[in-house]
Amino acid sequence: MNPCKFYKCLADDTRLKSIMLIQQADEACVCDLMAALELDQPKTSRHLAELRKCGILQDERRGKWVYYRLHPELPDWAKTVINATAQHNKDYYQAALDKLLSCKSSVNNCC
Amino acid sequence: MNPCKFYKCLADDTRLKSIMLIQQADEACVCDLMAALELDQPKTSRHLAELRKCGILQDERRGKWVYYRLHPELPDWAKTVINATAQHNKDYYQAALDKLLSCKSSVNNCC
DNA sequence: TCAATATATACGAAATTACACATATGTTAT
DNA sequence: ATAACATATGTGTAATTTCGTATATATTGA
Repeated sequence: MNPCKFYKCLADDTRLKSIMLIQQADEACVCDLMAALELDQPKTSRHLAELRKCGILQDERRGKWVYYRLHPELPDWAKTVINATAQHNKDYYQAALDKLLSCKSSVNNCC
Repeated sequence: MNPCKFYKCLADDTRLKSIMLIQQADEACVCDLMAALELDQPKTSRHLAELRKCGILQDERRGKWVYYRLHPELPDWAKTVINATAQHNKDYYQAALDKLLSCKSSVNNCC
């Protein structure tokens, strides 16, 4: 994991917030993130694909849905960076996280 | 310090390596960094100015030279991020750091 | 098989960022 | 005041990134 490439991945609001939400929620599907971040589908999917291709996220299809989580083989320093960012910048993503969690806990399972 | 803006600053080889070198060497002047990174003067200066303007670096003129160091009021999480990156990615900047340190310890004071 | 839903990607346009080159500013010593 | 050196910045151009729209792929259930 080249550090400059890693930071290029974090250097975008959509991607950084997606990472923050996934780190806090453990996992999220594309439609959850679309709703939480109020983004259209291609934009959400494209940014998640970029994070997957560079090794930050791992995807797993379950039925119609694709769930993303932090890649388990992410180097420790990168996990440390993501953790520190999430712990000390809640203002940056709290509103979106609230939406995400209420969506996940609602009666209708997903989306 | 908005985390996305912070990561935009780190998302460039010149800037990220400059930060790594300054973190390791405590401080460095523009000409030290030019030599260590083998960059031309305007490019080096412009990237350092960007890091100064966003609050990551602090500059201090001493005679003809301008020395840069990590900004003392950088939030702790940002310092943690920079530390973790530097500690676990020595390959990324070690060659440049060797040049920087040999330059700083040479008889001719600077540049 | 077909319709509905979720996700991914192709492609050209728009926006942003990085760069090279020239020049300006600030400092020191003569 | 002038020359020499270190650093900063203005400007147009090139490269990169992001985006919107349309379309493709994958899964499920009727």
